Amino acid sequence: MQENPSPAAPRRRRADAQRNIDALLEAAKTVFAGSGVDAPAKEITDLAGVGVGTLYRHFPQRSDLVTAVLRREIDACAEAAPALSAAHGPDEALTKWLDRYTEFLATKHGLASALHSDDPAFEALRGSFLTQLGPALAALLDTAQAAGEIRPDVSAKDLLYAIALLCQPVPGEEPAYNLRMVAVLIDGLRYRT
Amino acid sequence: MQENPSPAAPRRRRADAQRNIDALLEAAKTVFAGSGVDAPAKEITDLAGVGVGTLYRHFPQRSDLVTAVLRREIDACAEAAPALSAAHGPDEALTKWLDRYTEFLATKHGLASALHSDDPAFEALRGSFLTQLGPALAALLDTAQAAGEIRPDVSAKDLLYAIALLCQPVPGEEPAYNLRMVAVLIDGLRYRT
Amino acid sequence: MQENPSPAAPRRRRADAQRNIDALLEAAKTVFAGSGVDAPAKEITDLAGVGVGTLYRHFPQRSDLVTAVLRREIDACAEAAPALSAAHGPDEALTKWLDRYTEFLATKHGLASALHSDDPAFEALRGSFLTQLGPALAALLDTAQAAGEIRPDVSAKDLLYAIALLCQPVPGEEPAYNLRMVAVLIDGLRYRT
Amino acid sequence: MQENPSPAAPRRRRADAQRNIDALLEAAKTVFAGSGVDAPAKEITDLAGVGVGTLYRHFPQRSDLVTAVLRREIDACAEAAPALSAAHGPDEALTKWLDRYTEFLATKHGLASALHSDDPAFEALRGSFLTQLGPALAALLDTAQAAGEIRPDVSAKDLLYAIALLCQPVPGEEPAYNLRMVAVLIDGLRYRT
DNA sequence: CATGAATGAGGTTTCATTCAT
DNA sequence: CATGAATGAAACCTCATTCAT
Repeated sequence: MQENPSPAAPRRRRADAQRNIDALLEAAKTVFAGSGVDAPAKEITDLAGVGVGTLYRHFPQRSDLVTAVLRREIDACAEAAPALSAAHGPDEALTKWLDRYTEFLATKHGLASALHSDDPAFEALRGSFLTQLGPALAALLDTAQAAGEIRPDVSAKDLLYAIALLCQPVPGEEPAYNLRMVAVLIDGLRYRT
Repeated sequence: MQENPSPAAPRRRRADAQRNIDALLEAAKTVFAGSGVDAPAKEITDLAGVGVGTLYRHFPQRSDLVTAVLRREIDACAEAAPALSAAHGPDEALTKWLDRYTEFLATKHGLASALHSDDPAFEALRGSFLTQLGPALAALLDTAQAAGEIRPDVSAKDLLYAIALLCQPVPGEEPAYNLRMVAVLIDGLRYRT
Repeated sequence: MQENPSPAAPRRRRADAQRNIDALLEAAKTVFAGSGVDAPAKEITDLAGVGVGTLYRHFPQRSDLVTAVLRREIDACAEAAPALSAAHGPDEALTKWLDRYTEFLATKHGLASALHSDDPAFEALRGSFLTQLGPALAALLDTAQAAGEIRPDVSAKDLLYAIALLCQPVPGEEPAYNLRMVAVLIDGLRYRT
Repeated sequence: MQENPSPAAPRRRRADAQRNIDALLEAAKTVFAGSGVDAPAKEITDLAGVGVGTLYRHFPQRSDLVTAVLRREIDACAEAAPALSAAHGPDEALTKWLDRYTEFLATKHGLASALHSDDPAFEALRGSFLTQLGPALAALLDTAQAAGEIRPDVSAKDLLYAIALLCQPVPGEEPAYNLRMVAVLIDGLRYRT
């Protein structure tokens, strides 16, 4: 078991430093939701009650902070897959997990868009998505595809990105809109010519 | 069908002014594709070979420029609908038009995202989309829905936005990816439980 | 008798040109009163219904326009002096003329301040004041001073400037305030130790 | 009488920050005197030897800087009143204080004009004047008016503004000119019909 | 002569990032 | 380690003035 250099995964560290990190993560989550992932750093540090220097110490890149904010929720989402797979048939398990994933994204206004940023700093974030969620979804998808219920020409990565796109907020539309459109997309997986 | 006050649609105007407007539209199209709709104004004016003041004279709001860049293509897209409707059956006409719309968006990297900006200045752009493309799509959609080939609980507006979302570029993926995902969404329109 | 090159004093000139000049003077008077003498040129030309080039043709310097706007009123003010002198005693004639001058300034919000601009272009304006109004006031003042009713150590120029200062608008105060303060100043002219 | 949040009145603050604030105030005083209160921000920061950001950090509004530049001198002026009142008779105390106030304004070329700006940001500055200097002058004025030496229909506010107007620099005139005119105004306070 | 389009300097303001304290 | 002051590049937008039409 190595040490993990990520700020989000504590090693031995002074208690106050950890408190600051937690406060920053909490603040970033709030601010990202309200003002998007490009919100001014000061907005986050003010809410967290720390100086900007503290932010830069722990999260030198903006993407580090975004990734850290999401990691816990990404993990939770990935870990939900096995239970669903055990409790439901292939199609239903897949559907329920995609619903879970959709909800996660739909409540993270502004974060989903970070996924599509062309800033190379967010490459790590996309990597996290694929690394953590890819296998979880792939297992469900393979099973459903093997059962013949789902078209075989769509990959886990395809779906992860497509749903992320569909979950971006549309001004004038409620999140329910995004959920509906994702449902149509999922129905498209089942369609046969 | 007389005079159009939009800078994109010349009425009586000095020739050199019109040349500048055209140069700006051309430059904006290029820059938007490369750097997104929030690209610095100077980048556009330098490419167009004009001063910044000229940009602000003709397009006081950023959204004015974006709208102007798109308008011609939006119009062309909307006008394609009747011919398709006449030449094909309901489902095929709809599908072909959505393909047309998808291609239009897919080649406008960065412009599609303007649709989802929360900046109120882009409200007009969304309005253009709905005004121009909404009726075109609605006609096709109604026919297909009446023919029982398409689920009735999805509106033209729903589709316009959803496809716009799916057409946003994903780093590491080719435009073909977006086209594939749109196809899945369209298949979802045909799915029956 | 030479030709007068000033745009305000017509020589032989095309009728439409004169119309433009008149429109500009009228517009400038209005705009200066509302937005001060530093108002954007376009505000004036729009109100006058002419192009900016026309403004610059007739009034190359901003001060040329200001001066022209004032000249007619300055002249009228100066010409009021002899009548007052004939009709009233020294002190009363002086007082009445200063009242006249004060009213003129008080209704020209923003113009008075041009008098105190350090921009050398307004030197001509100050010159106009002294040339036109100086002798008018000097005559009244001399008489009153000779009659022993007014302190002798204040010159016409002193008074012209001081009253102009006191006539500048004070935010939150009505023009009546300025008139009251000028009255106090005038009383100071009569005071004896 | 504890802590003052104004940048001009240091509480606990880093020494270098305070040095910058002082440098800015000093520079602003100089630049305001030379170029007026509307001088470009860069002129001030260059003279102070700091970046523009530093100016905006400490003085987000232009009026904040103007107010800060004046506050110390305003305070000193206000505090001079009681001593004068104790040492002199009513009329003389008033006169001497007005001389003091006049000198203060006369040496602040360009600052006095800020008092008359219609920019709402300068409302605070006018407020400072009234809050700090109003009571000081009112006390002197009341006494002198009660003693029958001064006309009763002029308020402290009236005088503060009127003198500020008279202290604006007139191109081509020395500050002595302004002092002389103020003296005439003060004499006007004593005049009886 | 009149027009108004074009220019671009000039000002403001914001904010990511560094680094002295 | 934490702080937040300082920096200054970068972007915006305005408007006086020129000059092609």
